[in-house]
Amino acid sequence: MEISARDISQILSELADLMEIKGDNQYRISAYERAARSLRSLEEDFEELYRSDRLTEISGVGEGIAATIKEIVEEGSLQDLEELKRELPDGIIDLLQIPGLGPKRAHKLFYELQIGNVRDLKNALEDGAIRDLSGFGEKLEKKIAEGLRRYREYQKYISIDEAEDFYSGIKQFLDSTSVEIEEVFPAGSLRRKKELLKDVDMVVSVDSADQKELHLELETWRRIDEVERSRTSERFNNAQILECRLNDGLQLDIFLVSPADLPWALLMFTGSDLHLENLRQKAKTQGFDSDTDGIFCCSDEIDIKEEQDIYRALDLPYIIPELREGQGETEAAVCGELPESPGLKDIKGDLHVHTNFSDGSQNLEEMVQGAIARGYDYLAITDHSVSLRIADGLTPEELARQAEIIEEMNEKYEEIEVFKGTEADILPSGELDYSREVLAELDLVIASVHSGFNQTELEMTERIIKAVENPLVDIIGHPQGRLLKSREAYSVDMEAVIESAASNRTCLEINSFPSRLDLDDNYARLAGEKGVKMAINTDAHRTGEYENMIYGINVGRRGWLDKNDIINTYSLTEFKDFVSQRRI
DNA sequence: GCCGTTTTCGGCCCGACTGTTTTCAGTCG
Repeated sequence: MEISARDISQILSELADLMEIKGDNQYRISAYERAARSLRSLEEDFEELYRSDRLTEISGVGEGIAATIKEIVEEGSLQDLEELKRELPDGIIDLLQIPGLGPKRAHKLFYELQIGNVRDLKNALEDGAIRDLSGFGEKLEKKIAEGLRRYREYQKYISIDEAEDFYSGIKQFLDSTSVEIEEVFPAGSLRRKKELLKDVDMVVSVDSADQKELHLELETWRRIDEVERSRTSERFNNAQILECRLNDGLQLDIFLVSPADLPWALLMFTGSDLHLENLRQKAKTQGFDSDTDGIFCCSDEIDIKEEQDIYRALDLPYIIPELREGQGETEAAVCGELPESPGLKDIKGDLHVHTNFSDGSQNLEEMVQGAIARGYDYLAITDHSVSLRIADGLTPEELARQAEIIEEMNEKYEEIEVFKGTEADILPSGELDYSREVLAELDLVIASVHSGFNQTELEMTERIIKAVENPLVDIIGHPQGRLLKSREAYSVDMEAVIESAASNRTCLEINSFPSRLDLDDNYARLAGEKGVKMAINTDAHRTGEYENMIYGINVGRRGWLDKNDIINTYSLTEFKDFVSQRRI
């Protein structure tokens, strides 16, 4: 089947958004949104459900939406959506991305001021047209202007997960061409695993005789708008660098290099500039001739077959791409003080997981089975707490009922230990929303901020530190509270929080959700230096999201963390010892 | 439009916050 559950989910979301702006029935709209959410997080095989005519088994999908889905699959389009698109301008959905603007205000902006996209909005703001609209005022105008500014800034970047999806797509395309390609590698900030990227770089090792053909093939790929520029690199025997613009505006640079030049090209194209400069300096002190384009001129006596050999020639241990930011890694390598960076295989359990007791989409047993399938030795079930109504947070009674099921799981599955936990809300006062008695029954307590984001820095810092100091709190969840490309971190003095976490032996989370990555790499590094222990968790709401663990690992690696800084690399016994000791 | 009935209608995640109002609509999480 050409179309996936995800594609259909996107179409339904778009339909719902346009219906909202148009001003359709609110409940009809939420029905489409609900169905879109279900499809996005579908764990069953969509094609199988479709073929066996069991679409209505998907939660939120009734006869009506099942017919809608069939229309999308069979016709490749949707009549209702096409009609809305004729009526409303292309860019209007983008307005909903701007903080302060929802469907009602977008409706008003369009029908009263003919604002149909972000550019129109910018002009209207400059003309001062918005403040005069009924229901709008000066403060709102200011808020929208600020939201617009941030929106435009966010648009310049793509997130690491989007970049990796894109990369695997183009890799698949390259494999499908008739050109004989030796190897394909990510490069640049994608290889260094930065959380946000301005462009995607890659290195393709291909015989120089085939480079022209590959260039032509690439121009046929559906996602490439055009190959804007092609230049050659003298340093690499006239290898080609293709600068492409994609149809969604993303910039893609592809370095076509002959197999013999691969190690050098990979090093150079991975960067960062600062790291390469440090390597150049190091080469100089060893008496190598410097090379304006490369790192140094290597004599023929040194046999360079892979990237590692280059570092060896410089008398350095291999430096992983995640550390190549020119932040002291070369000096640390010289002294043998590089961290023992964690890898996916070091993770022994996930300590932040939701189930359908709160806002997860799978039941507790399915989440346990998913963790077993990943080979984990332990898992903490940490659903939302009572005050988070929107996520259906658990009452103490529900928490007790969940504890019984967890005990059943521990009886049933001997390959894993399941911990009773919670992700409790840190209320604006710094108190948690469960009593001490309730919390004391649990094996693991995560405390997170989910409301009252607008406190001052001082208030927010005191609030979080109060939770850090609470002896029943083991981990502070997503401590900075940012959502990449959509919400800034709340204003909080993270250095003070880290200091407090160190002295109270409270752990901080590295939340692996690609839109969070919170702590970020810089604060993770600081926390590590201060002796704070961290947990790399997925915050999974379904088993598929266990896969996100790698994004948190990336943060840990970029943050110079050592395996031992991360508590969920511990064995089951070590982990249990750690938790019981820190609570003393 | 979905869903679960007190089963073919009536409610739908729900409360806080903000700004524009002058009593509440809209947004957000």
